Amino acid sequence: MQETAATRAAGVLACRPGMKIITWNVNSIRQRLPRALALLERHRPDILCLQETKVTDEEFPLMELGAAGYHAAIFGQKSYNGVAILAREEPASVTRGFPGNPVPEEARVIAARIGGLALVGAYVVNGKEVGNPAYDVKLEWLDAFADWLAATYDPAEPLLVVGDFNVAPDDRDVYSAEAWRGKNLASEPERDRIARLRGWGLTDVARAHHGDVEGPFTFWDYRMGAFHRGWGLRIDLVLASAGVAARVTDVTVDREERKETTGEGKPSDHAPLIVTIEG
DNA sequence: ATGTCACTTTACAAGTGA
Repeated sequence: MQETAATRAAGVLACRPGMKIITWNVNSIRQRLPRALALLERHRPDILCLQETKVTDEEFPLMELGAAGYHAAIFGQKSYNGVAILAREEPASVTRGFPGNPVPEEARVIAARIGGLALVGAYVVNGKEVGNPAYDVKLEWLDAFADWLAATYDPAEPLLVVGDFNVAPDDRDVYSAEAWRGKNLASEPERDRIARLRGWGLTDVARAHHGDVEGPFTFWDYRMGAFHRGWGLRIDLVLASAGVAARVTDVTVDREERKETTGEGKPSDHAPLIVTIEG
């Protein structure tokens, strides 16, 4: 098919048929490498975006992931944060970080172009709790991130912004609206920042695909048996421009990955979010 | 709300971040 302004705007050339994209907060790629390799084998995604890799670029397991058939664009730091894009096709035009970031020393954003798609992988500042200085940094970070997206991308083109947003967009995205009302991860100022991204032209594809239901959750705290008790949150998101969102055929959470019994070693506290897009 | 996990360090326990 010949690419034209019209087809590009419609997102028609966003990706190949059956393109599968996964976003997953791994909580240490060193601890999670066997599970990450098994995940790639299980789903054979075209793209896997990782957050909280927690390693410097020198320590990132490029060899093992390369042997599994994946190119990697990485942006890491010692001990904390760290993001990566793994892809069967080599990522192009890779950028790391973004201008205006109030905490530029923290490795939280990596972007690339893959298969006609603009892809941004993000690990949003956690914020600790409302009233903590870290919470104000979180809001500043989300504002700067949205400013950068608007200055860099056009929601009329095929665009995916994915990752751990550390925000549950509305009350359906927490296991208890009452318990979470006004709390960090669910407070209105954070939700307003996510709403701004939607207003700019991005669709929250898990919400769009699942409709007016609770979840699907992607995170369960390690403590208090939260997973077993169903105490989950939906804080990992895939946000897509309209042309891409219209071609989403499937959105699932790999809850098996959150179980102790799945695969080798311990689970991350996040489960992978899997989005399939038709060509 | 905090019963865990992963990180670090003049390490073998305790603080930090989530």
